[in-house]
Amino acid sequence: MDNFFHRVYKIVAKIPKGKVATYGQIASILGHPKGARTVGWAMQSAPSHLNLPCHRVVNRLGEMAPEHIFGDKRYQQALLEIEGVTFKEDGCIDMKKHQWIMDDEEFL
DNA sequence: CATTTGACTTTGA
DNA sequence: TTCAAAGCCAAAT
Repeated sequence: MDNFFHRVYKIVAKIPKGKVATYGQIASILGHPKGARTVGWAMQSAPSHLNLPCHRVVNRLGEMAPEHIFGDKRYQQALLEIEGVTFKEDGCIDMKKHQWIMDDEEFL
């Protein structure tokens, strides 16, 4: 059974405020180092009732999801800014400072 | 069952 | 960091 999706939701729900995680990072944690795309697919299929902070999940470049996900990139960017995430002039997140580093305790 | 598509990553230049 | 090409995974057609 595809616990993978459930895992993804679990991880995403654990992303601390003001931090962001990459698809590949989450996939790697779950044991699918090459399943970055699958994580994205999980997000696409992510039910709303889980209240997943998908705005904290970005690609490795710090770029946010396309417009057709939230409606506008600025929306996701605004949410992250509110949480304390800083953006560069390019509109990308400063991954070096805000990339979420998982603690051993988080690995449940 | 084969092909295409997609919220991606990695490697090399 | 950016450009181009290949790779990998799951769902849709």
